[in-house]
Amino acid sequence: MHNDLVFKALADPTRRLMLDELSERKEQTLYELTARLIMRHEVTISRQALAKHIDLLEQAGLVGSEKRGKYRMLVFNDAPLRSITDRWLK
Amino acid sequence: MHNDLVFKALADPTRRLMLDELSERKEQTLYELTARLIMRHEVTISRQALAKHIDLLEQAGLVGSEKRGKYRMLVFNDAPLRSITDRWLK
DNA sequence: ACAATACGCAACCACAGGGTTGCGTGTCAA
DNA sequence: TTGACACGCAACCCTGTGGTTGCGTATTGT
Repeated sequence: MHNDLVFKALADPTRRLMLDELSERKEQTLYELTARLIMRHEVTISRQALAKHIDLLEQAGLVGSEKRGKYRMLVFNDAPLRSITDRWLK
Repeated sequence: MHNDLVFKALADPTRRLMLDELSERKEQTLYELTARLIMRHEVTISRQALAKHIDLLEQAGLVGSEKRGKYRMLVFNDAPLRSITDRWLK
């Protein structure tokens, strides 16, 4: 099942918070995201930990990332989310 | 976040299979479900393991259970699933 | 040129979680 | 009444994973 990664990605509360932030802004650097999470959501975790979460979100197809100079640009993608629960709803 | 349990419940492929089976039949005993999973999906895991999964699904509100004599009746509930991804889709 | 910045990578740690085995118990049919 | 049956409970094991620290590196402004 290829959306196994999506369900796994959604299982962690920190990653869901990250998606909240990412879905509100079309484009954002990892640095910005990290700052916002700490400021607005009192997330007290290291940058490296957040980077790992982003990797998982990217593998799940929920986030696209592109290296732009010094920064890593992040783009939210809701496609894997659409109709993911349809198999149980009729 | 109270739907944390829902996301956690959906993170495991075996539990998603169980939901597949449960959503197709309104009512079912744990025994029936176990049998079906082994027959139709080649799930080779113990009864106790499946019972643990059911407990988690129940805590998430995705399954209701009622002891009826010797059997444990299971009822699927799709309510926690509805619009669970809405926060990221607009 | 140089130092601060934004990030990648790797090793390590603690614990949650999926699985098992073993045993006990209430229920029901013969 | 007795034995098979459907299930609950608990201890245990091993792996996955979320977190950390430490270090290296390309990029950038001054």
